[in-house]
Amino acid sequence: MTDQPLEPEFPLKPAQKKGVSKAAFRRLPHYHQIVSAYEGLGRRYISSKELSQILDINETLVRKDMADLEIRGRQNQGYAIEVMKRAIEDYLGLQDSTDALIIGAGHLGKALALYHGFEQYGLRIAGILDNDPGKIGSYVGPHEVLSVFRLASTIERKKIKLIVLTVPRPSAQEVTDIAVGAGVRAIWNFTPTELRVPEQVRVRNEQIIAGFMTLSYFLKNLNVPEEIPEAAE
Amino acid sequence: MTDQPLEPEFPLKPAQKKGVSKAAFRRLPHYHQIVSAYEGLGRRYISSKELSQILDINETLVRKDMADLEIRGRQNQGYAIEVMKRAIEDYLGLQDSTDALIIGAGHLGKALALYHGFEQYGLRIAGILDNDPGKIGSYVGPHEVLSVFRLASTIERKKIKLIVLTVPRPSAQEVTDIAVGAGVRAIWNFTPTELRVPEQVRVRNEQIIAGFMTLSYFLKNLNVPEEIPEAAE
DNA sequence: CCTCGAAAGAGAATATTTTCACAAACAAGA
DNA sequence: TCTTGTTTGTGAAAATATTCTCTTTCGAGG
Repeated sequence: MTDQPLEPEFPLKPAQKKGVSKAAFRRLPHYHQIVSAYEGLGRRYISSKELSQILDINETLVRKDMADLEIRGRQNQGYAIEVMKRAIEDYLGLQDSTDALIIGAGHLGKALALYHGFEQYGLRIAGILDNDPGKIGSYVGPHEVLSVFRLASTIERKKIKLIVLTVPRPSAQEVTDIAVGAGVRAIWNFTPTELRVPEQVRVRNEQIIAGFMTLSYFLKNLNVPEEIPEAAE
Repeated sequence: MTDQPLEPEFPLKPAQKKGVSKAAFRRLPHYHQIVSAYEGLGRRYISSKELSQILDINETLVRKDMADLEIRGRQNQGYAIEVMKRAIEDYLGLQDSTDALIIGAGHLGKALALYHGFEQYGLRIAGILDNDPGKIGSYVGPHEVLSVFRLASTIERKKIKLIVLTVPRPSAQEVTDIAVGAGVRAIWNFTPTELRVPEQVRVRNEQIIAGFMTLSYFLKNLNVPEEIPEAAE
C-alpha cells in the first residue's frame, strides 16, 4: 500500500476496474510512439507480436497491457491503431491541453520552449522566465522572457498547474517553493536535484545523465562475455 | 532468462557475485546525485533512512541495494558518502571517460553540447555534426559543426563508441545505420523513434515526452480521491 | 462450408522486487 | 561498565510483474 516513487509515475486511479500497473504505465509512452509512427505510415492494425518485437518485450506482456487499458484486439489482425492511440491519450489525459511555464531560459530551457512536438500531446508552453536581467525582455520564439519575480503572479493569473524547471541547481528549491506556494501541482524537473515538495505536488525528475550512465555501464563491459544485457526503462 | 528491455539498462555482468538487479540499477543515478549533493555540503555519512526519505522509497530497499553493490555501512552512522559515490562510479564505469559525437545541431543538440556537467561523469563531447550547410562550419561552444558526411570517418578516426542522436525523426534510422556501420556501440537517442540496431548495439531512448505524460496523468486525476499516487522511474 | 494459420485472451506458474521482522553492532551517555 | 537508541544486515514473506500454456476467434483459401 505504501509504495514509494523515485519518480512520479502512474496509476492514481484504477483505470476503470483493475487499472494499469506501474510497470505497464511506463510502457505507455512507447506504445503511443509506435502507433503514432504506424499511423503516419497508413497502417490500421498492429499485432502484439509486432509491438513486442519493436520494444523487445514479451508478446503476452503486450496483450496484458492492452487488456489493462481495456483495449480489445481483433482475432486475426491485431489491435486497431486508432483505437489504441486514442485509448492511451485518454488514459493519460493528453486530450485537453496543459499550460506550462518554463523557468530558466538557458540552453535547455530555450530548447524546450522551441520544441515543436509538445503541442500534439496537449502541452502548451505559456511562457518562459529567467532571473538574468540580460535575458529578460528578449524573445525565445514567440515568448518574451519574463522576470522570475513575476513567477507567482503569472502562475496565479494563468492558473498554471505545471512548471518546467531548467534553472541552475542552486535556485531549484527556491523557485519550487514559490511555484508551489502559488498553486502549482506538478514539476517537471530537469535540474539535478531532489526537490522537497508537499505531498500533493508531483515531481518528475528528468535527470538526463541517468541515460548516459546506463550506456556507460554497457560500454565499459563490452568485453565481459558472461551475461547478456537486459533492459527496461 | 529471456528478459526484454524497453530501454537499455543494466546488469551485464554480475557485479561480483550476485549483482545488481535491474530495478536497483535504475536507482543508482539517484543515489549518486544525492551523495554528490551531500558531499558538497561537507557531510561524511548518510543513513539508509535519509536516503529512503529523500527518494521516497523503503528503507530496507536502500540497504539491499547497498548490499548488492557491496557497499558496507557503519552501524551507527550510515554509509560513507565518499565510498558510496566511488562505488557507484566504479560500477557504472564513470571513471574513465567516454567520447561522444552529437548528431544534430538543433536546439537540443546545441543545449547538450554546451551543457557543463557531463564532464564530471566522464562524458566528453568530441564533436557535433549536422546536415544543414547553413550550420556547417559554425561553432557551438568550442566545437565546429561538421558535415554529417564526415560521420563515418570521424567515428573511425576518433574511435567513437557512443553517439547522441538529436536529429529530426526522419533521419534517425539513416544516421544510426551509418554510425553502427562505422563501429558505434551505443546510441543515446533523443529522437521519438524506436531504432532498429544489431543486437550488439545498445540504444537508450530518452523520449522526453514520457516525463510529461506521467505528469499529465497526475494533473488530470487531481480530483479523483480514490487511490493515492505512486511512482517509479 | 471446411480447414488452416494467425492472433487475442485468460488462468496458472515463475520470476523479480519490495517489504517485514528481527538480530547484531556500535556509539554515546549515565 | 552498563544501558539505550540508532542503524546496518539478512532471511522470510508479500506484492508485483512477467512468462508459459492452452483455448477461442476469426479471416482467407480451397
